[in-house]
Amino acid sequence: MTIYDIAKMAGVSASSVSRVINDKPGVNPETRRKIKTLLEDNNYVPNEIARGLVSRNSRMVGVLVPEGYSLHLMEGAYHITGRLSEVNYGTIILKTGCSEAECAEGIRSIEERNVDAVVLMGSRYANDKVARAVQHFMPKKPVFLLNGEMAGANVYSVISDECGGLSACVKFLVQKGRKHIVYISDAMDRPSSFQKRQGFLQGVRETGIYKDMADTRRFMYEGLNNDIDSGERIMEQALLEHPDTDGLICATDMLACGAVRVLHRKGIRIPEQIAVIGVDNSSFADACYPRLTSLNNMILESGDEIASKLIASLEGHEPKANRIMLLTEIVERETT
Amino acid sequence: MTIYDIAKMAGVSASSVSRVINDKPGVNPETRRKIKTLLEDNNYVPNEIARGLVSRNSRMVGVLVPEGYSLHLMEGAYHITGRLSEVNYGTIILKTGCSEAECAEGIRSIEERNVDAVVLMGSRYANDKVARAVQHFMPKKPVFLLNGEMAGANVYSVISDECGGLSACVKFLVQKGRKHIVYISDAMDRPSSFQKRQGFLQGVRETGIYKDMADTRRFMYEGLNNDIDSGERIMEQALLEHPDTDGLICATDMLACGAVRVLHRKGIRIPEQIAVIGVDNSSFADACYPRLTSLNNMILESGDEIASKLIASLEGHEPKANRIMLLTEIVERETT
DNA sequence: TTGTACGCGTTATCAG
DNA sequence: CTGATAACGCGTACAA
Repeated sequence: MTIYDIAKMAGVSASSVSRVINDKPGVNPETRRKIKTLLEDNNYVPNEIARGLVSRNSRMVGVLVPEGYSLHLMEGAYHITGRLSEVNYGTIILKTGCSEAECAEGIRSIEERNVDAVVLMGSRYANDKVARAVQHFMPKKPVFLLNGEMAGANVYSVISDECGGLSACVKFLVQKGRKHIVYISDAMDRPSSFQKRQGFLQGVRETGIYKDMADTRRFMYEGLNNDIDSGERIMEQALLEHPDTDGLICATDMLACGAVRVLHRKGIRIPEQIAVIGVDNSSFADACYPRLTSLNNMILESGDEIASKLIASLEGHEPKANRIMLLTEIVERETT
Repeated sequence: MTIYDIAKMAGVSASSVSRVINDKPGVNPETRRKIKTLLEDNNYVPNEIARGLVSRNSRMVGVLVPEGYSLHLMEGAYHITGRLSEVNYGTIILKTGCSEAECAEGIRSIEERNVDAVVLMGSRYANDKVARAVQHFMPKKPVFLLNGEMAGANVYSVISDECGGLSACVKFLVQKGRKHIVYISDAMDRPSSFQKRQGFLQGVRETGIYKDMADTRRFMYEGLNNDIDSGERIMEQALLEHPDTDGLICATDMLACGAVRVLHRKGIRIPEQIAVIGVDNSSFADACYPRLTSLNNMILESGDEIASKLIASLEGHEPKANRIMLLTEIVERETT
C-alpha cells in the first residue's frame, strides 16, 4: 500500500496524499478528509525507509554491543532504546564480536544501515582500530562512546571514573580497619578492566597497606570470565593463599556473588571477618546475600547522559564537550 | 559516496560498479580490479536502505520488548540479536509500553521501518488488540511470538509449558514431604502469569494438599513488581499468616531472591525448614544464596528456536507448524 | 488547490 | 562485456 495506491483510489495525485500524510497545508478540506479516511481504511503505513532516502536521515540510531555475558551493558542499551523510542527514533542493535577487528567491522556494518548516529557500548570499543574505522566510514556522524575515550571531532565520550572509584574502595576498606585486601579483577582485555586495576593499585599506594608492587601483586587475581563461577574459583584460591584476608574487592558484582558464596560455605562471616565490595551496582548486588556494597560505575547514568546528548544532537544541538566524566560512588549495603 | 561517484572516478557506468559490488559476472577482470581498488580507497559502504527499496526487503527484523524491568526477556532479545547478526540481519529494538494499546501501536510503528519480520517478546503481546494490529498492518509478514499464543496464519508462537511446569513444582515439593506450600505470583497482568497461577492450582488439585479453592487461595500471594523488594515484602506477610510454611514457589527468580533474604533474616534454614523454587532459571537463580532451584521456562531456548525459524523463514522456508510448545523442567540446585 | 517532474542510492532489465 | 533506463516509495520544487 503506497501513496500511489491511495492516490488512485482517491482520484488525486500522490502529492496530495503526501501532503495529507504530513499535515501540510494546501489541500482542500474536503479532499483532505476523503484521503484521510482512505488512509485509515486501508491501514496505510508510511515507509520510513523510503522517506529516509529522500530526507537523508533515517530516524535510526545504531547501538553496538559486544557479545558475551555483559548483562549490565545490555541493560544500558535497553535504557537508551527506551529514551529514543520516546522521540520516535528506532534503535538498531548490532552485536559484534569482541576482537578489535570485529568491533571495527561493526562500524562499517552499521554504516550500511544509514543510521543518524551511533552508540558504542563499553570500553571494548575504545581502541585505535575502531577509531580508524569511525574516521573512515563515518567521519561526520555523531558517535557516542560509553565508558571509554576515543579521538575524533565527531566522537563524544562519556566515561566513568572507575580508576578513582576503585581507589576509593581501597581507602574505604582501610578506613574500616581492613589490612589484607584481595582484588579480583575481571578479564583484562578491556580498557575498563585496566582502569579498575590501576585504581586498585593507586588505592594501595595511597594507603600504604602493602610495601611494594611485588607484595601488592600477590593479592591480585584475575578472572577469565566475569561470572559467578569464576568468582567462586578465584576466591577459593585466594583464601588458600591468604587465610588472613579481611577485605575483598571484586571488579564486577557477578564475581562478588561467587566469592560471597565461598565465604558462606567456609563459615566466614560477612562483613565481620571479610568485607566485600563489588562493582557495577547492578541487580546482582541486590540479589546477593548479604546485599552487596558496590561501586556505582554509572553505566546506566552514562547511558542516560548519552541518550540526552544524542537526542539533542539529532535535533541539531551539537554537544559542546567531547568528553564527560561521571564520578563514581560507593553504594554501601550489608557487606561492609 | 555513491556508486555514481565511484563510476565517475572509474570512467564507467554505475551498472558496472553495482556488478562489482555484488560480485556479479559480466565485468572485464581489468575493469573489475580497478573499480575494486577505487571502492576500497574511498571507504565505500553500500546504502542498505536504498538497496532495500528496490529489493523490497530491508534485512532488518523488528523486536518488540515491553518496558519495565524484565531483564530476562531482554537477555532473550539480546540472544536473538546475536543470532541475526551472524547472518547479517540487523535488529530494530522497539521498547513499547505495557498497555494493550501501546503494544498494538508498536506493531504499527515497527511496520514503518519496513522490517522483514517481527518478534514479539513475551506473553504481554498475546492479546486481541495486538492480533488485530498484526492483521491490519502486516497480514503477510512473519511474526514470531515468544511465550504466548496468537491467531493468524502468519503468526508463529513458541510457548513454554509454564502451566505444566508450575504444577510439576508443586508435585516436586509434595514429594519432598512439603505440606504447606505458599505461592508468590508475579503481577497478574500477563497471560504468562495467569498460566503459572493455573499451574499452581492444578498442582494443588492433583496433590490434594489443600481441601478446596478457598483454602488454596489463602496460600497465594501476588507481587506488584517482579523485583527483589517485592519478594521480600510478600514473604514477610506470608510468614506472618502461615508460620508453618515449609515450601515456597515464586513466579520469578527475582521474587525468590527477595523471599530467601527474609528467610535468612528470620534464621529459617533452606531447604530444611522451607524449600524454595523460582521460575526463569536466570542468572539470579545462580546469584541467590543458596543457589536457587528454578523452573526453566525456556525463555532463552524459545528465543533460539525463534531465531532459527526466523532465519529459515527469511530464506524462504516457511515454518510448518504455527505453534510450538517447549516443555519446562525443574533445574534442581540447593534450595530444595 | 492540485498535479508534474525530479531526485534520493541502488538493482534489474534490456539493448548494444 | 557495457551502459542506458526504469523502478522501488516518498518528498518537494515548480508549474498549472
